[in-house]
Amino acid sequence: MNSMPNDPTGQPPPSIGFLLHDVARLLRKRFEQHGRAHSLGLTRSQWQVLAYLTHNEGIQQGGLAELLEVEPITLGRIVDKLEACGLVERRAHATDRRIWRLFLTEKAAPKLAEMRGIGEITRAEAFGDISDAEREHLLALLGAMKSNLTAACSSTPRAEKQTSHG
Amino acid sequence: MNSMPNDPTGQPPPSIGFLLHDVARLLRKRFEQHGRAHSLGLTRSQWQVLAYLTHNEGIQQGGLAELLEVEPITLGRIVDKLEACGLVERRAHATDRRIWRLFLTEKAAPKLAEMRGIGEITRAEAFGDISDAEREHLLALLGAMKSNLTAACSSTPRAEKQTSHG
DNA sequence: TCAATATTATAAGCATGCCTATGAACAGCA
DNA sequence: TGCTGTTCATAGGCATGCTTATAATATTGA
Repeated sequence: MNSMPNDPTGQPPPSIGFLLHDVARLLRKRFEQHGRAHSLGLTRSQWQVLAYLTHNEGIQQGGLAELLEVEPITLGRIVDKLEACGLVERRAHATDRRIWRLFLTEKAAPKLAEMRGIGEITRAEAFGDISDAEREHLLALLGAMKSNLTAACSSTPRAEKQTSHG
Repeated sequence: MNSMPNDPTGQPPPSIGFLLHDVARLLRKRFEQHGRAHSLGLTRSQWQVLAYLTHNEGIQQGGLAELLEVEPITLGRIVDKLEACGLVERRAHATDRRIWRLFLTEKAAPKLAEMRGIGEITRAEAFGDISDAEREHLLALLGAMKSNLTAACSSTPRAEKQTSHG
């Protein structure tokens, strides 16, 4: 159990955390390789923001950050760039001057279409010959993990040490 | 198919890429929350480098970067910090003066033990009541995807546009 | 009305990760 | 020996993501 047949390096099997992280990073890397080849000029995260905005136009930044489950400042800086590219527009709220409401511009639609295409290519590369049923299974498992983690992240971490057996 | 029962926001189902990325990010965030609670002072990536080093002491930076599948400069900067913390030592190669060989110091062992404990706690939170069989299945699927992506990333991306149906 | 508190967005600082470029050292060949 | 190309590590610059702190605005309460 300490050496993996698909791992010629003699490494022990990676934990799920390392493996997930690696797969996510490689997916992003590959998506952005395709993006450069298409002269897309947008990153995976910028795409995600645009994609969520298509279904939530007029949302305020804090609300979108909550949907995306990132910190507001993280989203704010992505919106800065998308606004500079002319793909997103910040409009003042009618009565609350703290709030910026977010809207897609006309230029966003073709970019979104192109990104969807690149996303499909990248997913196809990542899945290879993994069956549809397994893809669905994977989605379900990841969805459950995301729920678990979202709940965990908003609870206080256990401070007592207990490294003996977990 | 356009609204998910587990998603009260009315979002369409997220693609595997977004979902994977979210789960990885939340895992990292939760791991580092635990790390802070334990005054660990190390990040997930620093842990990964230490963990790989336990099985590969004396490896050179480029080789370790290849194992980790990150760019050499990315690893180099992490090693800078680990060396500053006194957890890793760079030693000159016997004959090739370009090369730094990497070794763990004595201080690394207790840190590694602590990180393994935190990793177990974090994994337990992420998995929740997902069964052992499903965890194994997930590992296998992710392993296959990682192989696919590693191969894809080193091949030239398709430059022709084809966003009509993928 | 005015002070104290909330909320919203942003700033500062750090870590990881990439791509591209550079500098040092090695290897091969004339 | 000296030239050329390759390899190894690192620098610069950028994007995401976090935590913590701050500024502007709203809201609540005395």
